[in-house]
This record gives sequence, C-alpha cells and structure tokens, in this order.
Amino acid sequence: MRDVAALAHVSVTTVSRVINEEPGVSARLAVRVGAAIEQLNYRHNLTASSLRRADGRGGTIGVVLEYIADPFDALMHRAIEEYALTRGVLVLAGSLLEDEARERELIAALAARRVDGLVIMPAGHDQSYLMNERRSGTPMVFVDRPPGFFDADDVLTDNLDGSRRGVGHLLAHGHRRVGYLGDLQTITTAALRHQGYREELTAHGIGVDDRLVRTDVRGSERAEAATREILSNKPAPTALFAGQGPLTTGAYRALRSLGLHHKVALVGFDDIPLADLLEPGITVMAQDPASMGRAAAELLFRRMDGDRSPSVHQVIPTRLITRGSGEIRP
Amino acid sequence: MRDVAALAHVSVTTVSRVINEEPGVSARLAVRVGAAIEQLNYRHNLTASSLRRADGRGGTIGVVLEYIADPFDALMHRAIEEYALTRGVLVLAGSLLEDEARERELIAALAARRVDGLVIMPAGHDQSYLMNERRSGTPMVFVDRPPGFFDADDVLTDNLDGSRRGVGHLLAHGHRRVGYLGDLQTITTAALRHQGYREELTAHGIGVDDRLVRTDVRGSERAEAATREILSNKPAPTALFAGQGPLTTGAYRALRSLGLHHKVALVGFDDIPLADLLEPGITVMAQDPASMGRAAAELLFRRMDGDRSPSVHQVIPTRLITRGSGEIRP
DNA sequence: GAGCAAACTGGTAACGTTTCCAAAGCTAAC
DNA sequence: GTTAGCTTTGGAAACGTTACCAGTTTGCTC
Repeated sequence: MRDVAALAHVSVTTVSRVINEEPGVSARLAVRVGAAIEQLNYRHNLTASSLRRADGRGGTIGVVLEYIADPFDALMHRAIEEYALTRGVLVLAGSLLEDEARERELIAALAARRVDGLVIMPAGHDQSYLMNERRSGTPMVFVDRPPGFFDADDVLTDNLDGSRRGVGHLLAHGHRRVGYLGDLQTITTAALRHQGYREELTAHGIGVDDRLVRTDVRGSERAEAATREILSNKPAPTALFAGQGPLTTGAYRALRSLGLHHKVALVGFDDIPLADLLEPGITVMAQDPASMGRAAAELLFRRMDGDRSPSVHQVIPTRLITRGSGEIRP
Repeated sequence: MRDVAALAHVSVTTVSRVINEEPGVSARLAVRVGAAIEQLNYRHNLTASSLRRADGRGGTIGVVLEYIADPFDALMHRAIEEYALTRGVLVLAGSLLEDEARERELIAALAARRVDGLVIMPAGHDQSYLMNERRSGTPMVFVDRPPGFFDADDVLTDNLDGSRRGVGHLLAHGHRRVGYLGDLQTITTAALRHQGYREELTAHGIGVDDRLVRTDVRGSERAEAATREILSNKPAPTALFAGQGPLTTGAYRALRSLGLHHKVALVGFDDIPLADLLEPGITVMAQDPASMGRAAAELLFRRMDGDRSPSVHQVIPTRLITRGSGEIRP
C-alpha cells in the first residue's frame, strides 16, 4: 500500500480511502491511485484491515454443522453461503460428527480467527461455554438444534408437529400397528420426533407397543437390521415411521428384501433424493434446509448489523410429500 | 495479551512464547502465564498473529467448487476439510455455478483474506489471471478440471477412460446403437466423456450416429426431454450412456415414463445415491470424490510445507458398478 | 478582495501480534 | 574470582491497514 501511495504520489491514507470507496477524494487522485494499484497489482489485505478497523469486521463468518457432506447440511451450508455472498462475506465451515469436544475446539478455532458471526448446529447440550463469545459481542444463530443452558436465536424444524403429522398420515390410512425407528435419543431432534410418534398414537387412543420401537439406531445398515426385528413381531406392524433419512432408506431396503415394500406402509422424516423414482416412491415429511439456512443467515446478518432485540426462535414447518409408500393400506 | 502479561508479571514476549509453545521459557513462568490466560479467558488472535508472523500463515485455506451442495462437490469438500483439520487448518469454501466472473471474484476475495493455499475446481478455461498469486507463492491445486494457460498441480478423474469403459460395457452386452447425453461441451470433463463415447464406438467399428447424441444438455429435466427425442429415432437406440449424474436420472425418468426401463440399457457417469434401490438399479462409472479431495489436500499441504518440485498431475480411476440397467441386452 | 465554510489531503498513532536483539541470570571451568 | 557460554527474559520495532486530527485548498457570498 505504501508502494501504491508512492507511485501515485499520494498518502497511504488516500489510498485507503480509495480502496474503501470513502467519499471525499477527488476523481483525479482516485484515478491515479487506481492506476497505481493496477500497475503494481496490489492486493488489499483484509486481515490487516480488520485488525485496525473500528468494527473489527473481517468479512468472514463461521458455520458449524454436523456433517458437511450430508445433503441436509450441504443445502443449508449452500443457502448460508449464497446469502453471505450478497454481503461480501465468506464462509468458514466445519463438521462436528456428534463430537462434543470437537464442537468446542472448532468454535475456539473460529473465534481465534475472529469471525464476524457464527451459525451453529450443536453436537452437545450445553453451550454455556459460549458465554464469553456472546459477551464479547459475537453474533450467533443456532440451526436445526436449540442451544442448551444458553439463550440465543435459533431456526428449527417443527420436529414434533412433523412427526405427529407423519404418523397421523399413516393412522388416517387405517394403520393401528405402526413401528418406529429413531436416531440417538440424546439428539434433540430425534427425541422430539420420537415424542411426536408417541403423542400421535396416544391422541388416537392407540397404546404404544415398545416392541415396535427402536431408538438410538445409527445409520442405514443398522436401521435395516432393526426393521427386520420390528417386523418379526407377531402381530407384525402394518406401517413404519422412520425418524431420519438414512433410517428411512434402511427400512426401505429391509422391506424390499423381504418383499414387503408394497405391503407395509412407510413414512420417513426428511426428504431423500430420488425417492420419487422408487417403486413405490417414499412418502416423507420433508424438511426445508435451504429455507432454514437462509433464515439463519438473515437473522445472523441482522444481528451483525446491530439488532439487539430479544432472541428470535424461528420454526420452519415440514411438508408432507406423498409418493406411494405412505398410502399403502393395511 | 498485554493484560495477560501484566497479570502474570511477565512481558508480552513471554506470553507469545507460551502461546506458541516455543522452547526456552521456564516452567514457573509458563504456569503463571497459563493461569493468567485462564483467568482473563484470553483468546489468541490468529488474525494479528498471521500479520506479523514470518511465514504469514493464518491457518486457513480456500476451496472453490462448482456447487457446494452437489453430492460430488460436498464429498470432496468434506475430504479436504477432514485432512485440513489434522493440520489445524480451517476451510473457506465457495460455489462458482459455472460463472467465470465469479471465479475471479471469489479467488480475489480469498486472496484478500490471505489464505495459505487454494483448491480450485475452475469454471473458466483461462487461469492465467492466477499468475500473480502463483508468483507471490500461494500454493494451489486444481481438482476435477485442469487449469488453462497455467501450470499447476491437478487431481482429475480419468474421464476419457471411464467413458470408454462405460460405453464398452454396453457394447460388450451386444448393443450397437448407443445414445449419448452430455453436459456443456465447454466443460472439460463433459468434452472428454463425449470424446470417450465416440472413440469407443469407433474402436469397435461402429459409426457415430449424431441423431443419437445430445450435448450441452443441462440438468435432469432437459435430459428427460432429450432422452425422449433420442428414443424417437428409427431405429431407436437400444442403450444410453449419460455423461453426468443429473443426466442419468433424467434419462432414467424418461425410460420409466415410457415403460422402457427394462428394455433399454443405461449406464451413467458418476454415482447416484440410492441408485441400487431402483428397479433396475442404475449401472454407473463411479467417480471417487473423497479420494480426489484427500489427494488434493495432501498435495496442497505438501506444497505449503515447501515442496517446490515440478507440477504433479494425478489421475483417479473410475469404477464400474453394475446394478442391472447396464446389463440389459438388446 | 476578504472572509468563511466546505471539500480535500496527509501525518501519525494505533490494532494485537511476532521477531529481533540485547540484557540479565546462572552454571561450570579455569 | 573471573570469564565464557548457555538459558531465560524483556523492550521495541514491525506486519499492513484504518482512525483521528490537523492542515491546505477550493468555492462561494457579500
């Protein structure tokens, strides 16, 4: 920058003003500075800039997700990136893989880089360690899962409602014995979906048969095995509700291999790519990761712009997509 | 940091030494500094650190992809993130959406943040604008597509070979009229796959019938329409080769709706989630985005560690996965 | 043509670190 | 008891930028 100033015969202050498009610099000098920048192909150093800058902004936010390559997380990531780009902000992203220690490490790493804001899909249940960041004024928004022991904005799927409506859809088609597959109960979303399943059955005067329920099932393969176990009950369930994408595909695989995919109904929570091409197609309660990501980004940037109003808790509804598997009658 | 130094009754230099775990600071002082850091819950500022630091490293790399939410790109991104994490490095990622202008903007934005290295899946064909970054010593690795007018490391899929083997698989099953769907010819990978198709046919003494070939097809829906057109030829092709994931699903949709999915063979380039659950399953030439991402990351970090040897050009082979659709005989 | 405000320009001190160099303390050998 | 050499410590400059304040020029009014 000093070189640019020297070449353009101006002060570094003026160069800084030109670069930041501040008003009050004559066109004549601006052109001269521009030419010098071009000639030396000078690259502005945002790192140094943010160090001195009054607001300390470095044009970067941090996004902490469960697993970046998961379609749900990836769509959310993309929505955030897209919104951030309109504000000239770049995104640092990382995966947690349900590891609580990693959550703290990754957020510490982001804090060390002085990100302007954070979007967090937490792995643990206690985010009180974030008090310091919060106190020092770092804006943050939680997505998909709410923070624990900590007050902050969040954007969540309506898990309870979605689960109830999904199970209700099966009941409306005449089912009375509905099996359930769910992820780790320690994951808030999984617990809520499980709760929705139980509530909806109870609301219809149907007792929950725990032999038809498998929680803490991780991944597609174990879901396949669990499904076989559930189906081996006598009398067997006539329908299944799967509380997560991979569990849905696992259940579908089990049904297929048993030749029951046209006999036993299936509804899954969270949409699945290509689910419409299957025979039957898989009926799901679709989440809307793109909307969630956009909502989280909007909220975050509003906070970054100085909004200090009380915490906002945004709930994104699910959408029933009927494709066949959920409309099979007993 | 000054506060920490004051509280521990040492100089800032000593604090810096403790933080960076430099040798030559007595245990007594180290403990005192550690306690002060704890008490004030001081957070190291990597931004300022990298500004002064001799090597200028900020612990951040940039990753530029076509579309972050695409499964292929997301898996690659994840592989890079995973490797980077072992080195304490975070990843800034962005999507280009085939926009050449955006490529330059995004890379400029990353350069302004002084990333330690770059992984690039280029949208344009001329990367000579990167000369300056290269000259200033920023390590960079290209993935999936080679750089144009510019020498650099790259990690590519063996597109020509994969395409030839895919088409060869169809020919081995007795097909002589094989249709082709491809993405924009301006995209290097698409052009190579198209070339592979033609070469393989020619090698088997089969002339290319251009009525069976549709290039520059973008997206699943247009692929579906294009497939119908190809199939309307007389005599109709008995097999199809689709040069990209979305084109494969589009072709499959068309075959399904025409009731031909058990009659006309289909092989796609790039794997598709849940392709095994379809009836018939879709045979593909699978790419290996995770390996590519890891290879790119390894290469990049080797360069960042000071390796100045000549450019490396790594080629990752494809893998044939037979699932039924590609084994249909004419 | 004088006076005054507005517009423009520049010098210098920060921002929070690390690096460099010098000083102080200690040990061991003569 | 002195000196040499090592280890430990600290002071101050520097990294590339922006903020602050002061200085200069310009344009306008009377």
